[in-house]
Amino acid sequence: MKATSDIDSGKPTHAVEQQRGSLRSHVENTVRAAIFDGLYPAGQKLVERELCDLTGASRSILREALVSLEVSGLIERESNRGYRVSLLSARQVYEIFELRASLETLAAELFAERASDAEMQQLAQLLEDLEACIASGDLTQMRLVKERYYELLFSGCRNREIRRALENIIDRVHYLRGRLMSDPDRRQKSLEEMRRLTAALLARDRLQARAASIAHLTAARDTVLEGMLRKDETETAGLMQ
Amino acid sequence: MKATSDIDSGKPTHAVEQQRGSLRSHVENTVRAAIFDGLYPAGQKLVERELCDLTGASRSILREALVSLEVSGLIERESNRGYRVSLLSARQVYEIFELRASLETLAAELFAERASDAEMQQLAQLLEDLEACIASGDLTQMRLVKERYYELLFSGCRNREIRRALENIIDRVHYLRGRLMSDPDRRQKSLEEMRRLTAALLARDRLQARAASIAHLTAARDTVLEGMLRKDETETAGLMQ
DNA sequence: TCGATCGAAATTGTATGCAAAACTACCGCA
DNA sequence: TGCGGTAGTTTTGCATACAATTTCGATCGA
Repeated sequence: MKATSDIDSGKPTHAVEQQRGSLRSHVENTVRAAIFDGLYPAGQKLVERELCDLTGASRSILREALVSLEVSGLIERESNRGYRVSLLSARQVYEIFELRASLETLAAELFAERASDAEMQQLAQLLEDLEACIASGDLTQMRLVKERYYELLFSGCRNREIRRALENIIDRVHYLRGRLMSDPDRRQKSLEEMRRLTAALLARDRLQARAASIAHLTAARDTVLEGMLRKDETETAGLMQ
Repeated sequence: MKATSDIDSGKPTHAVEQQRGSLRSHVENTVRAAIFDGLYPAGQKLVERELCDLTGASRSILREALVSLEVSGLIERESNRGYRVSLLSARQVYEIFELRASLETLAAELFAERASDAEMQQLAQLLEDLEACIASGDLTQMRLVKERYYELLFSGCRNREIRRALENIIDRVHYLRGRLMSDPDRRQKSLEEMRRLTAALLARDRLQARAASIAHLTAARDTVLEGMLRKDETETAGLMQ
């Protein structure tokens, strides 16, 4: 069941495991979680001392963690003015999805060619699990299964660099997903797309897998962008630039 | 001529500009340069105090810079044991090229569709410059022009995230290029491949551009891997794992 | 000679301190 | 009222100091 244990190259996906790189990764995860939970919305200034209180760490450690988050693009730094949560314009979201599509599609193509039969079987199982989650409406579980599905994809494609590269944008992807992907109607369509992707992967059909992956991410992108535009209209001013 | 000025999202490509993010990016660049220059070969332990002397910075700043280099994969950290320059196995190099091919090819495809006529013209000019460099044998200049060529590609594709993602592996790519791409015979072939790529881009032919980009990077990959194997044979032991 | 053990030196991990820059609020003045 | 300047506070940038861990070497015993 623990198919993900060997691809753990660095920071944990979310706030799993308090202690690993000991303090720094803990601090990093805490700050990341705070941003995801909406404690610090996009554009918000991040005061170091405040984050020290939040995480319990001293400023040296905190600042190292912030550097890491900065590289992944979740926060931005301005000279002598500290950090703030990155603002994501619709344009940037579009670009992120374009990149993500390229990387995930590559992973899918490679998975189709390189995954072991056991991994294929696991993939099929995870799709079943996903169907069950959506049928029962357990969103938390669904999210978890989905994450496992992608973990499997990234380990089965036999290229750790892809996952590493995605790691650097995955924060912002998750951020978006958490805030905007609550569309109920979207879930059914998404499931259908993942069925097609899975079928192509199981058949080891690289071209079909490519097509299915692109279709899936294009649809996801459009949903997110649509959500952003709706939100922009709703809100008084455009905090989003 | 300064086509790159607006895509500058973070650390400078190399050791350009001493002062920007003020100290940290300077320290980061100095350490990076030291690694590129072979002062710290692959696998070498990085002692913090030593790097402080090298860069003139204090440990706090240095450590922040190291975090940044760690995220980009150039160095690795082991708990309570500090940093060392990452070892690159042939397998990892293969994976890096696979990823790089995907990203650069995406950039090329998008460039073909989105670049302005002015950018097309600049691209043609840079190819000419490159031909001149190779004809005259000025390798330093050649490298610079090549970098400009890719900068243009990344800005013309209208997707900054691609460049950002590449930034995180580009260090290791440059590292490889510096150490192994000195094959004289390779330069001619490389030029020929870039001619084809440029022609496809100028024609705004996305499919051809894709094909040319993939061909270029596949050839580069094979050259590098070949070089690595030769080196492995030559050297007594395999420092490369 | 080899291995184990112990202790000092070196190195990393973490916390704190100081100086400079940026922000805030208040005041005087046109 | 509105504007500019200025003092004080906050916050960041950078450096140093202390604690914990690892590394290395010497000593001792089999």
